[in-house]
Amino acid sequence: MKVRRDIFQAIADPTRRAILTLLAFQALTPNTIAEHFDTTRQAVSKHLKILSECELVKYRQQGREIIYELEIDKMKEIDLWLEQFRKIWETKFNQLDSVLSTFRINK
Amino acid sequence: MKVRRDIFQAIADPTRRAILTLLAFQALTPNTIAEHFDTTRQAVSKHLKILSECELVKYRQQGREIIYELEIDKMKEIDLWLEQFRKIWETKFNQLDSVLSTFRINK
DNA sequence: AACTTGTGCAATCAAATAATTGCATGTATA
DNA sequence: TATACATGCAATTATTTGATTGCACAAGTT
Repeated sequence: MKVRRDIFQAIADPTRRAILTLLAFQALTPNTIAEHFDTTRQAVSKHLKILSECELVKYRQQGREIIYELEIDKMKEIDLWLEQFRKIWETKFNQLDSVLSTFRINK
Repeated sequence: MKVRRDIFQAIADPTRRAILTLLAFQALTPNTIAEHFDTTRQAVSKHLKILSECELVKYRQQGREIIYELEIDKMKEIDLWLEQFRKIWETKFNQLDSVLSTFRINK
């Protein structure tokens, strides 16, 4: 839990990915989140810390509770990284597509 | 380098992400890949092993060289995971869109 | 056959990670 | 004000990770 603080590093952990999925449905408190996992509240708290350091989640105090919610914009950065590969698979798909249509023509 | 062998874990490492980007342009041998990094050939070799265990790359022997190439299909799994969040940010965008058009109507 | 080249694998080590336990703090409620 | 609840932070520990060094081996070259 030191210097990395990188989105890709953040989503590498399956628990953190599950937390993000949970928060995609609704904003929740650390305690409620922890109930969904077979681990201690403190462990979840650490995951939340990492996620908020990466700005994948944000939180607001509400009385004595803290509500965590997804910060969807940061997710787009992963999408952005994928873009370079998406180009390739779309090209491949188009190539396959033209092969298929040629096939049809020859039939 | 044990049991995990998970795509998200694989792309967590910056060197591995860079290798994937390199391979997006062309298939390369381990030695050529290593030249691009400030690290030993063996370290790169380990990264390649992890990447191929995850099926993010594949390789073929060519004489005494081994050619590694991107296995683009596996990348789509990351895209698939992002799907659940993409839905959200597209909704938000649409909401913004309707706010903007209302604004225009009222002007 | 001897040598060079390209590569993987094993052992080792430092650093990072994830989880636990215990403690501290702030906010409500009796 | 005393108590209970929600949460974060620190210290500790086991596991995992990433890198290095050295060795083995197979495929070409001389």
